[in-house]
Amino acid sequence: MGEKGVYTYDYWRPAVTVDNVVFSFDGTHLNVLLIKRGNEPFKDCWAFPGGFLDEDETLEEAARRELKEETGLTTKYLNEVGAFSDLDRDPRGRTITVAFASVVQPNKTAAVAGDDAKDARWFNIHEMPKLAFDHEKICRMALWKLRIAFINTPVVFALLNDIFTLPEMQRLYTDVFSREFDRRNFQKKFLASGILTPVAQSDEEKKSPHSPIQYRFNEASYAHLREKMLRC
Amino acid sequence: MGEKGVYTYDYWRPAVTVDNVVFSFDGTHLNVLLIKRGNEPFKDCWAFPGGFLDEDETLEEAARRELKEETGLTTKYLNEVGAFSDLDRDPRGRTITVAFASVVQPNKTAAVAGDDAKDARWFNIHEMPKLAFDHEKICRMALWKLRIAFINTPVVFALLNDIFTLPEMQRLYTDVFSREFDRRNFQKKFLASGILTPVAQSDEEKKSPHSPIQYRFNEASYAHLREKMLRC
DNA sequence: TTTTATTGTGTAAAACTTACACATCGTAAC
DNA sequence: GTTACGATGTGTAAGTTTTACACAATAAAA
Repeated sequence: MGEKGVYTYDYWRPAVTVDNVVFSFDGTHLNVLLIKRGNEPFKDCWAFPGGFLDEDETLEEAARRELKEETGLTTKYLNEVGAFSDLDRDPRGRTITVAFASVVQPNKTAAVAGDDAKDARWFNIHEMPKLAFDHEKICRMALWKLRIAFINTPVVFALLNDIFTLPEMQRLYTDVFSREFDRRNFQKKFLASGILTPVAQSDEEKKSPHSPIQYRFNEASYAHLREKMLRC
Repeated sequence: MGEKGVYTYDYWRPAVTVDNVVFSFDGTHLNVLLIKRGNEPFKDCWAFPGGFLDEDETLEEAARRELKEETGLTTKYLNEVGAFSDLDRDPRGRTITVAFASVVQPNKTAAVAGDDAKDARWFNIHEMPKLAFDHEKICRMALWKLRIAFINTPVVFALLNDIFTLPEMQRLYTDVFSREFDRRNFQKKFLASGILTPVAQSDEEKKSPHSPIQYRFNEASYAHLREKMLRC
């Protein structure tokens, strides 16, 4: 594999790659993982981790493999963002890419740093450097789809730690939607939905009645709520 | 082009195709355009019109070209459904496809019949024959995305004629969402939104005060409404 | 010690959604 | 010709959801 001119076809074929837009939340801001490219084209530019599709894997499998190889991360949430095929998106030649968005929990983002020689960093979604290829276009689309997912799925809980507070959750929403939410209405809405279960805290843990209450995502309640929605 | 072994690459590449899921509305039901395949694999099976990506076009351009070539149709609405890459989806070898959904107005569906030798037919979305490749999977995803589009965009008016009645529109909604809507609430909702403009009808045209009123989509009002939504 | 920021909680109005009834007219059945 | 049915237009009341907004308690900062 990889020798010159091994693969011959009757008709033209594009090269096909996958790219990963990995989101995480540091307690304050929504971040995206970028790697500094070690090779041309766009050497030393920041880009999404990704690579070429192999013969024995689906696009989604390729995305997971590349993510693991380049960052050491695994994820439960992986969703297609779209296919990108502008003629000049890759100076090496005609390449189309299928982008995937994934999310990792805050306490699982550590692996990235100690991985390999490549420079990898988390960037605030609103303070991104210039990106390689058409990755800025991909980034916009990925954020757009993340918002849709926030509205229609419980993806928010895949971005939070298993145990979290409502103020944390609200900060995440604020960064994802780039707008403020009324704190009281935000809390009321989620508490009324019943999908949050308070975590029992010992008396020492709860320093005061006004320190944030810790919650856990109640999957069963969410499934129940979802059922009710579909029936209607 | 097309000679044996003309295209040689250092690395493996998949074949890349595009497929079109074309929706239209006949006044009663939501239909999808299928063509009967003339060649193997899946000879004589029904499938979505589509074909291979060419070197000088984006995926979207390829979708429009194939649609025109195979059915004579053009469309304003073309949206990506997704990329499909199961290993065994094409018995000829590894092929990935990017599916697009498009819609055409009722009075523009005639072109299909008189086009070329290939058999092409509109099928009710809920009475589809067995499809070639993984096109059933694509079909499900396309309908799902059409529903999302109905909720978030004015795509419904691209499926209706320029002039339409509310009962017509409601039948379309019923077929798209596979559920009944309360006629009174349905009408109230759209009339209150202000995006429908009644079409002036001469006295002869309006046979009675209880024949359906004809409307036209008010793009300006819709744009205005959309602005208001975004601001909030 | 005082100030500021953060958190928890509750209430009233507005907007939207849902459920439901009746009158008119054309068409088909009788 | 008459009657029954189905399709259309319109309106009202209840329920639900969303929005707007105020105050008390505590920890951290000044």
